[in-house]
Amino acid sequence: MAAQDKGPSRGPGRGPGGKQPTINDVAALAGVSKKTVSRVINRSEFLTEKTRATVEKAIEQLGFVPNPQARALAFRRNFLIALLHDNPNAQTVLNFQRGVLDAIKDSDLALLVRPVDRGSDKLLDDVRTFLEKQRPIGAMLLPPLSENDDLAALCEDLGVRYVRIGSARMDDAKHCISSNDREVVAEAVRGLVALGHRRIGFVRGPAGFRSAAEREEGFRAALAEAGLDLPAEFFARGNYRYTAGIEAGEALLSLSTPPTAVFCSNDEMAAGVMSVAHGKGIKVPGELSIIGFDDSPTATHIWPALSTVRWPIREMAIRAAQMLVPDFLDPGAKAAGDESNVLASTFVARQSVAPPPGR
Amino acid sequence: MAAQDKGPSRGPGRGPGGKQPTINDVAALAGVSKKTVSRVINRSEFLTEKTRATVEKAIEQLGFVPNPQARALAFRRNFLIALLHDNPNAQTVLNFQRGVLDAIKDSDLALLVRPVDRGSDKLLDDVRTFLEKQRPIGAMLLPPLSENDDLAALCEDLGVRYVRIGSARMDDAKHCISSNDREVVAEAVRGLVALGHRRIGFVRGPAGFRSAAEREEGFRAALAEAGLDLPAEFFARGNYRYTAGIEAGEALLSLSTPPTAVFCSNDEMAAGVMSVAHGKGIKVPGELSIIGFDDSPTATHIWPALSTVRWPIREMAIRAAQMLVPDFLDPGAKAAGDESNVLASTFVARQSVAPPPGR
DNA sequence: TTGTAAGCGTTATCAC
DNA sequence: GTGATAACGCTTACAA
Repeated sequence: MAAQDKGPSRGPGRGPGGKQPTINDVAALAGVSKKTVSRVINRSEFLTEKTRATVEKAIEQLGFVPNPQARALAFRRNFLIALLHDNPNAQTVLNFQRGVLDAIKDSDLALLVRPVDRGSDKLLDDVRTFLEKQRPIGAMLLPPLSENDDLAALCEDLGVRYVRIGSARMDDAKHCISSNDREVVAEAVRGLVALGHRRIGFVRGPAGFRSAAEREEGFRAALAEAGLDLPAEFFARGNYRYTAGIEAGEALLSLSTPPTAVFCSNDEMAAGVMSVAHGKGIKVPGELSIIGFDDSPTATHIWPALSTVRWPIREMAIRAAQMLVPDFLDPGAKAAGDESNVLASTFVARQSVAPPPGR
Repeated sequence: MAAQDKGPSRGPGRGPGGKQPTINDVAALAGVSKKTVSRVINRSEFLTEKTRATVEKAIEQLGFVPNPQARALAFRRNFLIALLHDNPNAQTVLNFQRGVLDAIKDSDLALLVRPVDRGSDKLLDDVRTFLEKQRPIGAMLLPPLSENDDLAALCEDLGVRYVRIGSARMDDAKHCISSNDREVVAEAVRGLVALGHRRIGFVRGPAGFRSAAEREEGFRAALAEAGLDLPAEFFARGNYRYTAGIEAGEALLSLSTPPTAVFCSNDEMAAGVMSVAHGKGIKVPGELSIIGFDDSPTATHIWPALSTVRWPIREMAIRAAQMLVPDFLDPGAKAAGDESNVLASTFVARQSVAPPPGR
């Protein structure tokens, strides 16, 4: 077996000595200068079809792949996309990663992940250092990190392109991908009203979160439409955690006239409310309807399966990549560039919603 | 000219012209050669305390940070750690990312994430291309990807250090971090037996997964210890998905004499079994005890909360980083280097386990 | 122990 | 259109 040699020496196109061929090898073989090869690599317009073809043939023949480290040094820019997040929800982050990877898989880009601590007072310094060191082509900001304007300004300042992902538009269109949380929540609540629910509880997200505000506004808008005026006790504050759902559920379901339905600002809290209902022997959905938001794995794993709202995460990730680095992606991908940057979330009906008792 | 600058021109230690200071600036200021500065950066042993101090002062004064791109080119190696995974479980992947980041946060390393498709026949080529291009310092392989010996061989071949994370040792100690799945499962089942359970069902993981095999062996070992001999119908095959749990639950709970407890090889399947129980009006844990594995978010979100097994993911991640790149981490971190590379999983008792009916 | 010269593999400048 | 030549910022020989 020829496999005796050490290191990567197989596969087509290793240059002499078992090393990767360099731009020099290509230039020599094609009988042109390295700059010309460079032009071919970088798709310069000023090239004869003939030379381009010659060079491309040599590249092909040698199996030449430009060295990203050298390019990074010369370009003063790394062929990376940075994903900055504050771990909002594991599934969301991972789905997003997948989407981005799908979008860039045929390019030379790679994905650099950076979890940060939103609360830290060194946040900006951390991110600055990170971006200055890694010099990515662009950065993606996931919610709720994306709501931080200073972070966006920092990217701008450092010359790093960026896209913010969120529940509503919060920047120039070219820097923002958002969903229509408000509208889809209103739609879900309208459904509840149509089923006959009149006493509907709401579990808010944490203060200061754009997503929380948007969802609440959607909820209130639907109530107003229906001419419903609910007591303040029907509005519970949460922090997107399961335990907050437990607390909210305890409060809501201990009321003398409890709600017949509860809209929760995310699935985790909805799971908490559902647990409380089970504990109290309240039938879901017969006696209590519950709706969540996120369509997390939890939504399908709990019983009964939770009706919820699905963010088009992967689509958002793909669009974000297209917006961020169109020139690095396939022409096909680029073509999608002029679509809207507001992507629609959808209501997912499952088993946790039914008409109120007595209807 | 200084006013004209675009981009980062503030902060301490920008060199002349608003640019980042380079090794040359440091050398000039310290009155030494760039090589000496380089030695300081790379912690060479052959240096006078005095020169080192001088250089370090200059570095400090200038706020000099070595350019990673240039280092990568010269070193022929990028200061990155690659995380290769096949999306086993979002929470697991993310927790692992966090652990790695924690371990490397004070170093110059960054984390490159690469989800791959385990089933693809281009897997090896994909990974090879990825590693050849990115040239990371090292790679981490998450299960079940870590079970692929070819992948490990590829890393070896490419001179990329690697660590495999898994349910049992599957390589040299220096390349492997594992948990003790078999033992902890046996322990959990012993607990069931101690409570009085005699008819215990088992939901397997998918064929070909090391984790699935380990867990099953632990289960069988505990049965043997207790002198229990269960019918074949008590063993259901699953694929780690919720729907497989549903199917297994349907099968197990429709038996003429159904089990009084079920051990599921992961939480998702346990959630499926639990849903079936709820649907059939079987009380959990009163009439049926259920145990899962993973301690995923689902385990706490379902009702009743699931007793399960917790992998020490973050610890594994940290250990993996320490094993992979000790020379890049703090001396403190290095010190931990000679500990065991088998980390203990723990059984987490929650509300889904109780004595069987009639005890 | 420290310095000099020659890369590492690419792109930018500016002639031709 | 194309090609010398000098960056890019750092490291590895090899001297001194």
